[in-house]
Amino acid sequence: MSTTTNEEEKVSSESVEVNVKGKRVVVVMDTPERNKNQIATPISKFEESPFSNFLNNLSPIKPVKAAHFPQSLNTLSFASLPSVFTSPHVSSIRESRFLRRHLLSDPSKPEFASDNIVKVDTDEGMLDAVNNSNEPKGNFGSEISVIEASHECSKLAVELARSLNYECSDSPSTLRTGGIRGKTLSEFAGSSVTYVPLVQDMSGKGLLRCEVNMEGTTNEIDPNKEPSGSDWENMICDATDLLIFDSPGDPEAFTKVIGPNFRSFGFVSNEMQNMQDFSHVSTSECGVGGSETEKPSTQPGDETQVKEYAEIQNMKPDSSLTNDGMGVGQSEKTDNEMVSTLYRGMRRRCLVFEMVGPRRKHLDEGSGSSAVQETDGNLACDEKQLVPSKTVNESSRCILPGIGLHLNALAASSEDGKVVKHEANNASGKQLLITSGSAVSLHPLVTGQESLSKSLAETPGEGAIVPFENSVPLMEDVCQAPGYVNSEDLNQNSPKKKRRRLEPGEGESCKRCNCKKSKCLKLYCECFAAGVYCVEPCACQDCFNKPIHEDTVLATRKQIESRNPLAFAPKVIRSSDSLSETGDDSSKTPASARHKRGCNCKKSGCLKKYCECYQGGVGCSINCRCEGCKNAFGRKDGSIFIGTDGDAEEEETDAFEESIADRTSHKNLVPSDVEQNPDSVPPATPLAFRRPPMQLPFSLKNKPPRSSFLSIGSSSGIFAGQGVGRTNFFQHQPKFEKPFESIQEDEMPEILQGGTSSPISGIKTASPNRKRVSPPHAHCDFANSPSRRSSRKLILQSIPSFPSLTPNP
DNA sequence: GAGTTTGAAACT
DNA sequence: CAGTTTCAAACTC
Repeated sequence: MSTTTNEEEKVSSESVEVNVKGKRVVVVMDTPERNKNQIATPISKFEESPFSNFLNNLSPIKPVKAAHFPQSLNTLSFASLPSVFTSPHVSSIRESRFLRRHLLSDPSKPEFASDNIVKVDTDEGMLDAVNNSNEPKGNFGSEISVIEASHECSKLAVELARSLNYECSDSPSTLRTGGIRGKTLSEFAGSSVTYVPLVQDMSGKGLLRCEVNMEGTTNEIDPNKEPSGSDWENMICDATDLLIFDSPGDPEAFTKVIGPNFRSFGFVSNEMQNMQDFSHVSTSECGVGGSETEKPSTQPGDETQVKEYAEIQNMKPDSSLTNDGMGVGQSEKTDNEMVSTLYRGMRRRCLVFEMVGPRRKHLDEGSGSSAVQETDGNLACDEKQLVPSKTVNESSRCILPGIGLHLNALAASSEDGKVVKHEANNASGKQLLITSGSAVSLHPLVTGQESLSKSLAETPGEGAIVPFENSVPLMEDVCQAPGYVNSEDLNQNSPKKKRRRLEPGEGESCKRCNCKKSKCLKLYCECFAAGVYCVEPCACQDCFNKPIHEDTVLATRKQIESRNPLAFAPKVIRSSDSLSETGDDSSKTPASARHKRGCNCKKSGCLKKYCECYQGGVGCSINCRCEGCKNAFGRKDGSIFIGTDGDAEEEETDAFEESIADRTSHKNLVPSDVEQNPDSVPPATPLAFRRPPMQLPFSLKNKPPRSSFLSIGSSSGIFAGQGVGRTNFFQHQPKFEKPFESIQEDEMPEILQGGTSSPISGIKTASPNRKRVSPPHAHCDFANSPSRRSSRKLILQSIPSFPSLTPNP
């Protein structure tokens, strides 16, 4: 508690008084001390800025609103700040953006004030797109989808706002916040809260960040009011899916709470998870009652968290950066009280989340039982899924903010245009989780969700794929899903040990390393290689692979990437495309999965995990230099061992392969099938890409024949289809993990390949999977082979994002 | 849990 | 690019 008081004080110190229309408005800065400095500048600017003048001049604006305005701006700035801070790269940019935004917003304010309750901006570009319905300016790299996404986002935002309003009014969280913050709170009340829902563009084009700013009057929200836990929770559950909070006021707290999650999430997906987590948290807190304590906790030093948060934002979409600016403008726009109310409600949630978040961690770590309770509360929400917050958190932790995604996860699932990038950790579920988390994506996001759902589906099966709604469920699923993120959590909970990366059934959500000399900054480190931060379960020594050393990690990564652009790419590449989509079963199945570089086994006969191919659940390929290859998933020579069901298929495949000349296909047939399945799933839903791996085990079981894949079409379908199919195959496989990883990796690789354009990817794929990967021109391929390529294309697009993600100049 | 084996990653 | 060393996972006892 003492901590809380401290925060308040700090905050108060930061508050700025602004005269608006003769009314004095106090802007409180919740940002942590760290942020203060940075923030200070912007604020002062605001005061002096034309914007403030504008506000003063605005006749139409109600006093309350006006007051809010400033705050909203500030808050916005704050919200963004963290991100800015965190990622040095972006930070500078962001500030400018904010400034821009403000400026821009000013003129537009009137509009905002007018009717639009909620505006959603993915980016500035997005805004333009929305307003003008023109092409987005955004850098996303996403193309068309951006606009759509924006629309969707807006819709979602609206819906959320509605729902939120409904609940928010009642939500106690608001009150609490106020109570907690004291001065700040009161101010807060007046201030508008900005929600920034992050949305991934499922299309894979890019991640869109939608910010919804709602100015709410403090009045509307009664701090004292306590929402019924159930309602609020529900709200959260629903809303959370869509929205991410940036608590302008409490960036820190937010970051703290979210921070961990974000980290893990890395990108959009992360958001998804966060959302879930939040929901859980919020609910729990609601039940608990006081989130306040948490805030304080956040104060102290969450620098790392803040950083992470910032990174995350940055990472998300590079676009996100741009978005930040957007956010500000948006805040200006919205006036609805309703919205504001909702918004506030959101905020509270955040706070709550924050509280929860930390707790959770602690809990996870073993701290309190209370944590458990909280989680329970979350469950209560039920909504769905709220996946066990715990899992999420942990998973999140594991994941590196940005990096992880890159490397491993990227997998983009594209399907439809909805592409979702996943990070796929190579192996670990952590990344996967992240991706899943992205699910949040509101609509379009769905794709991501779908993918998640797919992956998750394994577990639940689910229809999860369902777009929106699913998203939530998906999230849950994900959490639950052993393989995925959850796995991490699970792992954490049940200490999986480092070695266990992925246990067959488990899905190693989290990797745990045992590095002693590498400082976890080399590819020797599974965590590092997977793009995730080391977590407690790790037994590493002198570990630098932690958020605290983010800079170091990033720098190291860069170095490694400079040497080998694909170093962090999934080692196993699947031709997810093929799988996914369409139908080319042949293509899918066969070659889909292979190890990029191939193995070099000499003694293990490619029958042990020493063999990366085997470990990845894929057959050896031409690329392999192994001796005495006996890889059960597929021999170098092309012969395949299918353990179980697939024998016939295998033979066929072999023949097929031979006939084709593509060895890759051979292998694919066997093990690949398993993997492919996952892919196949994805095809239907973007998730498939990501999840596939996770699902693989499951999928493996099902292992639909190639043709089946085609038929499967939708992710959901996949599962269903898979279920029947050949499950055995997987069983044979020693470890599911492999398959998962492989799958994920595959995805990543694709992305990398395409995106990075790295020759390597092309090469790798090409060699093993020549067919699939056509060379250098992924795009061309698309054109050529429509169905498959389409998916790829998306992936490729996504790829570019990677670079952006990393902080490189 | 300690020690050995193995092969990737890193280094030269 | 090849050879060697380092490293940590996988494996064995």
